[in-house]
Amino acid sequence: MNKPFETKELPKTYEPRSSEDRIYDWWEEQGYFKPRPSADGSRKPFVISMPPPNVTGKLHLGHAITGAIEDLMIRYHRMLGDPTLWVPGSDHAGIATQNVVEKNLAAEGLDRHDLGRERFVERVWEWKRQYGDIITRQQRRLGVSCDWDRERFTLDEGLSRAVREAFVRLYEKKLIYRGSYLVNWCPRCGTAVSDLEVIHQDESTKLWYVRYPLLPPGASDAGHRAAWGSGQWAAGATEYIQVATTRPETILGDTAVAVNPTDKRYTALVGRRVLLPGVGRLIPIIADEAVDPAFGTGAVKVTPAHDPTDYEIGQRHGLASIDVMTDGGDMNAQAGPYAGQSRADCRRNIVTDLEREGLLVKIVDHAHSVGHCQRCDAVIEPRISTQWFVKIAPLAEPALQVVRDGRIKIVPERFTRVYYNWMENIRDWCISRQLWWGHRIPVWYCDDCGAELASRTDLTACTRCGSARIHQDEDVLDTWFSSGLWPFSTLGWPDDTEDLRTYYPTTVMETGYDIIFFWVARMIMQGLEMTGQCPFETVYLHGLIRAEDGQKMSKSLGNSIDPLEVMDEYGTDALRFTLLTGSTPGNDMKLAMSRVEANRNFANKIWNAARFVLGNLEEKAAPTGTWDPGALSLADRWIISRQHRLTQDVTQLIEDYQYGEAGRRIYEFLWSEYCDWYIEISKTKLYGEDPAVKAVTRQVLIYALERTLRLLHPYMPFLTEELWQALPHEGEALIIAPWPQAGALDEPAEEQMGLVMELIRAIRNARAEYEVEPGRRIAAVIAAGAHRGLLESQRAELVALARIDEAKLTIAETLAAKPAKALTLVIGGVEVYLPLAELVDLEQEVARLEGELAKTAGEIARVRNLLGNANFVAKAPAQVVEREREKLTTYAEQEAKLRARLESLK
RNA sequence: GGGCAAGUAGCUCAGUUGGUUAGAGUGCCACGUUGACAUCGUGGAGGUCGUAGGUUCGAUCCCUAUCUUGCCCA
Repeated sequence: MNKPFETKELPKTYEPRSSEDRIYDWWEEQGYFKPRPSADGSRKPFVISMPPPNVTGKLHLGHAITGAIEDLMIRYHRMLGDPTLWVPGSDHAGIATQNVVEKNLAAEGLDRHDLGRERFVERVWEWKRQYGDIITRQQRRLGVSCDWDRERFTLDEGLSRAVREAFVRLYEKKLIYRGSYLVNWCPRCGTAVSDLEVIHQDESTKLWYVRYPLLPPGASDAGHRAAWGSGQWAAGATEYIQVATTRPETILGDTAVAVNPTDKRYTALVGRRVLLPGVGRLIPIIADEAVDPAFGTGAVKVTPAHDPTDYEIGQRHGLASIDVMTDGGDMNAQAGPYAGQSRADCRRNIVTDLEREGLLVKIVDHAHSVGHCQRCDAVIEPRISTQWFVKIAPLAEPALQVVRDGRIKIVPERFTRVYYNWMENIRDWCISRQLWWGHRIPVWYCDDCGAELASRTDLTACTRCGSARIHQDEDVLDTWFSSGLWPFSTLGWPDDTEDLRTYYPTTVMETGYDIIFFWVARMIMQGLEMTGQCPFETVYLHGLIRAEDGQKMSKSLGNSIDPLEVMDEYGTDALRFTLLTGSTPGNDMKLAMSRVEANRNFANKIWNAARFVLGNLEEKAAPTGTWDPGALSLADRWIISRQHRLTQDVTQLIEDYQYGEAGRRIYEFLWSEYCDWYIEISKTKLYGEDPAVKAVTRQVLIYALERTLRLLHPYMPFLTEELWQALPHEGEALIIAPWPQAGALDEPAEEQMGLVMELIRAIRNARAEYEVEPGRRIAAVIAAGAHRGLLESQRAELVALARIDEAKLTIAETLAAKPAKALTLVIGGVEVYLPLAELVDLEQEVARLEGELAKTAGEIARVRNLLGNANFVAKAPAQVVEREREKLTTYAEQEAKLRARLESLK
């Protein structure tokens, strides 16, 4: 394929839409996204596994910032010459995807049970085939330079094999077990979820104070009682124990009342039995340290089947666990009179009945934390259930170790402690889900001998007794179980593939800090366990993008920004640059559209700078990038040195993960230094007559621009490639051009140019202040002192940029006679007189100069004070003291000149 | 209850070993069709760097306390 870059003149403004797709397709077809071995084979590969977006997904700003940062890293390393691999893919997202398809079914009046498991799963695959690549297509718009030929999906055959391998290995090491424990149950999704998938929200609810009748001492049973709800159920009771609860419906599952052993109020009651309202069960009063005497009445009901703390109390005291609910969150047969009611109805009804029976003491307002399902927001019910778990402690320990000893580095560093804190308090991981979409648990049960068999391959007969009457576990695995294998499963593990040998371990794991536990921690644990190696060297965590008002973006709030629309309006590069420069690592960012617009303007500015350069090139002679150093002007030397300094700084900043700061430096350089100063100065030469000067100016223009485009490429890949192709260049594509090496700095040139710029700014300022018509060329008389030679060499620049009348520009070392009716500017040791006779009001000028003098005197006082402080001189670094001394000299000189001028005017 | 982050110009944010007169974008004001760009140029106004202490020759930066906001964990 030929290069899709046309040689015709560039349009007046940058049009992202006409470049982006064309360039992206070309890059991809040329194979630039694939890893290239370094020339001498010595460079270590740079590898990133892209966080796989959900197949249900549409591109949002989270993907955009992920793509932008990772693409920056990848492009930078590609230009450094590292073999660079970025592996993309997507995630089957168990619950989320199943929910979407179920919703579709519901629209047809069906649920998944109507179809049956096989047909339902086929239906999800169908849906996946139809919509599953929307997001990866959208990701291309971002310009992500990943290797699409290595794209993976977590349910691919290979990755499914990886999941089975991982499961069976853990099972065989007894690190995966099945059992009946208290789990987080989502009644809406009909599945258990892990601790991480529960979102706790503080809610204001009620605290119900209820009294349970005590069985008289010595009584052996509850005796005959009136029906529950008759108002006579508690008749005859004389003693009670009062408890407080936030969930009255769980009373039905109580198997004890507990008090703190140190609580004197209840000491006498411990060991007695109470009659449980509603179901009439006799339950003991027990003492347990977990009870907070200060909460409620100091006595708590214990429901081991529906509360984590109660579960533990139950374990300690051998209490029964009575589950009173169904999978759908309704009350089951254990709930006695409330069987069949919903949780909410039951709560209402039991409260009414308690009141009727005289057992409801009071209701008070109460704020407490309620768990909600991450996926569907339903209230999570803690519930006893038989599930599969990963025994996590043996995996967490090595995962802590590799971060502690620096084998994995987390950026920004503060997240290291967050990681430790979580890992140190980690609990076993519930990995089974009562879903149909996902990796089915590779365990078979024999109906004859009762064997439980974990297997890498599908079983058709029991490996113990040979019976064909076996069935596979119905559940699927937590999606994050497969995501945890991502860095190596995508490279072919468990097979010993070429890719795995070459590109594993990967280099950087870049993702949002919100999934540090869900994903990053689990990749580290599983990576170490399965491969014996850290899956990556560095974890880089970026912040979350928020709406402009600081709120989380969400569809329901209607404040989400669609990155595709932003790219349509402002261009991909503008969005990327905004995301990359808008915040500091790990911090959240509010996306301000004004900044996207500003960066669109930046793109256009560069576009036009390049148009200027192109328009001034000779038709044939492509600049060689070399010149006779003696032929360089001050401005040439200055911009070259500034470019080299920029290269040095940007490279260092990128190495330090300071992408935002690096990007801002490039912005500053291009706009303020290259465009505002160097291009403007170059015009004085390009429009002149000296062919040698013109030639060298072109060389420098192109040199500085081309090298800076290379620095900018990881930030704004499309614009830079388009311009680079249009400019004279070596090589076939910017995307694979070498990263610039910083050349020599020229500090004298930077200092001298600094003075010239300061002079020009001062003159412009004076012109504006005195409302000199912008077009008018004015006279200037300069007493330059030691800088005479320098300023004499910069006549043309001064004339052009300060709009001075060349014929009326005098530059001398000292002036015998100073202009009378003139503005006086004193910049360090240089005096500038602007004889604007008709504009200068003597009194006003004296006042202005006195103001200047006062400012200067203030500075002098400050510096003198500083230098007069023996402590400062003794303790501050010599360089700092020296700088202050120089300042004093300059200010003193300035003060003297201002005084002299004032004297002469009075 | 424990922890983290943020609080800097009207707004959105930089400011990484403590050392120029604390910066940018945007918004605002004035002027401007100079042969790359009005998606532009020139100039300007605008901040006691949340508050109170402390360390230091010197603090936006380090320490302590405190207030406000957001987030994470329990």
